[in-house]
Amino acid sequence: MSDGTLAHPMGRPTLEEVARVAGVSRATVSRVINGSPRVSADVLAVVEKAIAELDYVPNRAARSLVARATMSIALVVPEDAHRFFGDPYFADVVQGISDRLDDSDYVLNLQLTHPSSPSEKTKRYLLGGNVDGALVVSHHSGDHFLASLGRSLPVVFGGRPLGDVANPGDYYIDVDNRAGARRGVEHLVARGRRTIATITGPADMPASVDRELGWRDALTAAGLDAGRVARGDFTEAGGIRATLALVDAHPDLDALFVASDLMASGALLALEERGLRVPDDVAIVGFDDSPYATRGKVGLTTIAQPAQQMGVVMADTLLRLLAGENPPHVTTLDTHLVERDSA
Amino acid sequence: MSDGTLAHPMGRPTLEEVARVAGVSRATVSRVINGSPRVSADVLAVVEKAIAELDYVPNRAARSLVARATMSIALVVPEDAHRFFGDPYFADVVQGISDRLDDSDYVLNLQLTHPSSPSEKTKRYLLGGNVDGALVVSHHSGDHFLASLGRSLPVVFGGRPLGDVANPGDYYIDVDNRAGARRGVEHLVARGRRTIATITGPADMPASVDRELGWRDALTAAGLDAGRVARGDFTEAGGIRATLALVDAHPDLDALFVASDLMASGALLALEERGLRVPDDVAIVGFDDSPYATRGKVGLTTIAQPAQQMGVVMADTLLRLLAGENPPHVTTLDTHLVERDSA
DNA sequence: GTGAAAGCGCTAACAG
DNA sequence: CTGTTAGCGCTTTCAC
Repeated sequence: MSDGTLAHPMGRPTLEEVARVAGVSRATVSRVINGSPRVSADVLAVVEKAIAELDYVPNRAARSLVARATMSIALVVPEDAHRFFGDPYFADVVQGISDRLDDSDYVLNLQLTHPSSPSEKTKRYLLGGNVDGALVVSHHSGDHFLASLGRSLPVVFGGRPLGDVANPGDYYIDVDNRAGARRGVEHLVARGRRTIATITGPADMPASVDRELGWRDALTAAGLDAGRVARGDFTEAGGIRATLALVDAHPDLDALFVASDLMASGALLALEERGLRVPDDVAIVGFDDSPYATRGKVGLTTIAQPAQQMGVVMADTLLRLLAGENPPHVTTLDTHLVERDSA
Repeated sequence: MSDGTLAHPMGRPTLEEVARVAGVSRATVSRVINGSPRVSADVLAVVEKAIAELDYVPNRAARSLVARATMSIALVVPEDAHRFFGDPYFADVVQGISDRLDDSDYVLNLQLTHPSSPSEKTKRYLLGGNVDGALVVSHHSGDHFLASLGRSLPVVFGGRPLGDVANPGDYYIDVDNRAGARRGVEHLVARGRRTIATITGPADMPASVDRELGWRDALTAAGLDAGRVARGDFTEAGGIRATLALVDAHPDLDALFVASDLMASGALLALEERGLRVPDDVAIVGFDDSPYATRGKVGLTTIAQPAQQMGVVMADTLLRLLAGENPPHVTTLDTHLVERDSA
């Protein structure tokens, strides 16, 4: 045995030892552990004392075996690690998930997988009864395996799946992107802006589509032209490119609704490059209320989405599912406007 | 039963069923699963066929119970989620860990904990025999619980613990920050720079200390003055502040060695603010080779650290520890210079 | 080479 | 209220 091995000198105490020390049967100890009401006050005290003395912790494996539940849930991230971890939005979502799970007996298994198709190992893991449920967080939604995962396992998705891969029985938590976008554009309109363009995200992401729709809603309602659109890719560089294209094609532009703060941050750079002042010449409203919103010289007015709450609700929904309850299939979270300098 | 419950129609096949289908005993099936050589070729074939037919996957809990191993390891992140996930460096480390673990039978349990002191739940979890080992990734290192965790559980740290909390028996993987910093400054010297200041990270992080030391090494070796130091905090805003202070106090400055790309990115902004050109007036070398290095208008010359490899080696070291081997207590990874425009 | 039997630590009827 | 009795699904001596 190597010196690196750090085995517990006498092994971990078992329920049986607790029972012996407390002078009761194992069943009684089990009842105490599981908070059964069928235990007399004095016996309860004795058992709890024994548990504390021995520093007893129930063995998860043994428990799982008999309970036929693994007490663990998978956090599936079908996304490039850089892309995922680099996004403050996801950071909050994960934090929310973790927070909610902290109040439960479940643990989180991190499954980083390739966006287009999870590895065989991950598939077997997910389908092989190694987790009781799964949480899928990603902007993507084209994957077949994951899309149909909900048929074999309780799954909650973060963000609405795209129309063609969504299954009727799916559970997902979404942000009201359309209403949020609309709210942002309404703010621009209220500020007196009349020539409002938008920079969208990729066309294959529901969030992009919905935000563009919201932009259009507000413009139509205000009787304004909704013809100025540039497609971005949710990156800063993309925001720069799109903004340049937009201002060059439409010199009369007086406002920009940008589908993400990161892209908006690029827009700020591009506008400066062209010598346009924000918000004087061009007002900007972003989306996310990410750290990027306050990173530049001019604070970004933006639509905040409750990323952490998204995580909490995702976890909560899955937990309810696992508890045999009937949570809503779709939960839509509200956004709100955060006013800063850019609009 | 709610409609949300997605139980497998007939339950998951057990080893016993495989045995029945294959017409052998459970012991034999077990041997096949575990790759025992004491199985005849024909029996092996029959059993494998049965396994494939039934799509059998061994039950982890049952296995863990008898093996007295959980086959799972904790990824402890004693860091604010934003701070952690927002750092591309960590993203790579996690990717590396995940990659390495994909080739093993272990799964990763994500444990997000408060930087200063893990929750009771996390402590119990870690100490309660729920994982076979732990990987601790963080810039911080002042926590007592984590620092001593290695005494109760096989643990591998990412980054050298600070002197006063490091235990002799600890295992950790580190980057040769000092040599890397020195290399960066040498590059500046070779480029003809003579008045080279540095922006450091927080004084309580080993990486900061080492990088400052490396900066000093190079300057001393070149016979240059190592008196211009500004303390940063590894944030962009901190980089801006430090740079402003530096250029105002030392107008003769012709180069900056900045302890992180994020801070260097702030330096770029600050220099522009002061009307100083990069690299003409002031050359800059950063550290990390993170996405920030290529985000701005001028590409950042920087010291690349092998973040992903760090993760791989961390996982690998822990795996070896768990296998009863004797991996090195300290592994130091090399850095290399990446030349771009800033120096 | 293969099977029979025992048991890992825990929970869940079933009695009392 | 509490103890007794069976296993959960798997690995592992120990015989054959």
